[in-house]
Amino acid sequence: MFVAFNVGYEDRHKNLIQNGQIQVRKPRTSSFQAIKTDILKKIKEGYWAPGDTIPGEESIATDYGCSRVTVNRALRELAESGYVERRRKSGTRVSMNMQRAARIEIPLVRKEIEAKGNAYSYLLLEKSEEKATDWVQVKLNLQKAGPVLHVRCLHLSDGTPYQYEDRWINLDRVPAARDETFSHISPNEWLVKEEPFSEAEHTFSAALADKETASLLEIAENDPLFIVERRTWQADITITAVKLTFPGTTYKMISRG
Amino acid sequence: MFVAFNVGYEDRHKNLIQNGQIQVRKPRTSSFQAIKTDILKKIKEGYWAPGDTIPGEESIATDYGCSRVTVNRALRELAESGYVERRRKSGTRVSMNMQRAARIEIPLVRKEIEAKGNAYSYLLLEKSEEKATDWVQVKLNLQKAGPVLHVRCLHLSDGTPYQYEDRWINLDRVPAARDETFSHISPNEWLVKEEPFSEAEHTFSAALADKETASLLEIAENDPLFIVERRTWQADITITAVKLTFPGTTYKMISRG
DNA sequence: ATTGATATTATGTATATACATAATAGGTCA
DNA sequence: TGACCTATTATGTATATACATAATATCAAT
Repeated sequence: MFVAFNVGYEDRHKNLIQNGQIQVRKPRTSSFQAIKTDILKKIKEGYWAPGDTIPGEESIATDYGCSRVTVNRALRELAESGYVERRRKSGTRVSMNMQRAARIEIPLVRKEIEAKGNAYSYLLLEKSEEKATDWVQVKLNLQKAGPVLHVRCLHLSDGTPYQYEDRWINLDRVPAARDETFSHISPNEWLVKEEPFSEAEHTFSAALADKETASLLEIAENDPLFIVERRTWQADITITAVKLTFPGTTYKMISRG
Repeated sequence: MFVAFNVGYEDRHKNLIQNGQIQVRKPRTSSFQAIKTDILKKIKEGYWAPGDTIPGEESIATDYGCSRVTVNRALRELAESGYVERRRKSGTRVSMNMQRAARIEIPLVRKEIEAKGNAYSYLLLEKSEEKATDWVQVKLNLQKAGPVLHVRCLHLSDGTPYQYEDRWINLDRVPAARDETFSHISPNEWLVKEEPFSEAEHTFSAALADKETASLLEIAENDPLFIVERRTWQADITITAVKLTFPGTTYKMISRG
């Protein structure tokens, strides 16, 4: 059997023949990646300082012996990550204000507890349909006082209270919630299945436990609480608003990068 | 003067002649964007449910009358945002676990306060060079007990304590910190200028104010506190570790999206 | 000098083409 | 049956080319 091949002109993407053997090129990290990390390294080492304009795409392309499109992708992705800012005609410059940003993953409580190897259990405290009060109406950003579902429940880790969930659901938007008992699935988990691709706004804060919350979480009155509030909507219509309360000395949210 | 133009063959990117007038094509949202939003819409509306495999690039390209490369970019970006997962040979499928993720921007305290229209002021409480104790050594992830700088200071908004900053700096890594008095610039701000492109890990938690912290922040003992801890490094060498303490009833971190 | 038209420039996007690579499917042989 | 090889396939990347667009620079007319 014969093998067809090309020799005699430079092509970085073709196999090479050396000493009569076919030498397959090692899989390189693709050039746009290489360029990206090179440039990022130069920025991090201070070779280009914040505010500096870095060379144009054409010029970098010549340096690396690649096409402008490849450099474009490298720089575009660096811009998306916030390291550089790009403007037509003026060029690419290193960001002045590298904003500190933390990406926090907020898992399902159940998974969070199970990930620690603990047993998850769930307790429904209240489920009642109400007409939205002014306060709830504002919370849910409703135009008029429509029907809402108020659900309160407790998530336990190895039998110890871990999170108290206090939620309002917009029944005009999610009428199916009426028929769900929430006795075996938490409203959080149910809604994640029902409306998987909604937008959300999170607020993090600290507070003191009042008498009721303290007894629910089995902590002392005035113990610290870590609170996450979330409003969830889709296509500008609010679906649900929830307040997740953790015993503060226990709970920590960690983000890396 | 004459105008040269091409007519008679289809080219979406060229101007068209109609009724003797030159009709300039409206600037369209570029196709990869259009495709991206179209697909995202279908996902959000549930046309494709989580777990579903969506059509291949080739097929979508045919539908839109564009090239596969364009579709590739649209899908690649959707994958980066976490909406879909892609695997060679098997194709592209809608994500099963749309993880809730919050991106929190952590501004400089000064800018945060000034953004509210309040007056920012700064008070240095302590600056001392120490040999790292075991505890600090662990905090800073140091191999051996090198020299560290301990800086404590207070950030005020309109004269009211807003944030208490308690920081250790690795002097082996940032020796210049020795010569900075930190009497007019906070260590936070100074380090942002010195080491703009470092990596960081954040921890958020709640706690109760002890006597000392309470008096510094001018709140009552056992009032709630919101605490952000940050470790910062570059090229695997820790630069600094800091604990930022806010009066908990006041401070909220909001993230949207 | 100010205004307005025009040229220039760097980035932004689209496409055809070619090759690379990971994962699967199918087939052969022991 | 299982180990191994090969073909197939969908995505991944690189390039030359062409056109689009935003922002700046330049220059002429008033």
